[in-house]
Amino acid sequence: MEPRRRPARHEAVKPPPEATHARIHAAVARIPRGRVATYGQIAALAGLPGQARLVGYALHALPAATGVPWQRVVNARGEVSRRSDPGGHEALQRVILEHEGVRFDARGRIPLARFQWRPRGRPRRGP
DNA sequence: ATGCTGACTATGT
DNA sequence: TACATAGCCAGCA
Repeated sequence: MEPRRRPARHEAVKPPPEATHARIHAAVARIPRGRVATYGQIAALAGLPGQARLVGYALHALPAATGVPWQRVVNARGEVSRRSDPGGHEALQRVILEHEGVRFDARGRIPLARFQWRPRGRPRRGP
C-alpha cells in the first residue's frame, strides 16, 4: 500500500471523488444476484440523488476484478447502456445477467417490473 | 480557467 | 412509443 497523501488545509473541503466512488461501489455491491438496479437508483442509495451520471462514471472508472457486480446496473429503460469505449463489456453484461437468471424481452430490455431490485421490498398486506 | 463529453433521468411533444 | 431538451457533475483537452 502506498501511503496516502494528507490533503493540505486549503483543499479537500468537499468529499474526495474517491469517497464518492466508494459509496457508489458499496451501493452496487448490495444488488442481489438475479436482480438489477438503475443508475438513478444506485445514485440515490449512495446518497447522491439525481446524480445518475456519476454512477456511470464510477463504474467506467472501476477496475476489473474488484468484485463489484457492475453488470447489475442498467438504465431506467431496463436496457444495457451503450458504451463509448469500444472495448466495453456491454455484450458481456447481458450474458452475465442472463446467467444470473435475469431475462430480456424481444426488444433487448429487462422487464424492470419484475427484475428491478427493491431494497424496500416490504411485504405489503393488501389494502 | 473554460468548454465538451459522457455506462443518466425526468419531462414535454 | 419514440425523439428532443434541460439539468446534473466529474474528468480531460
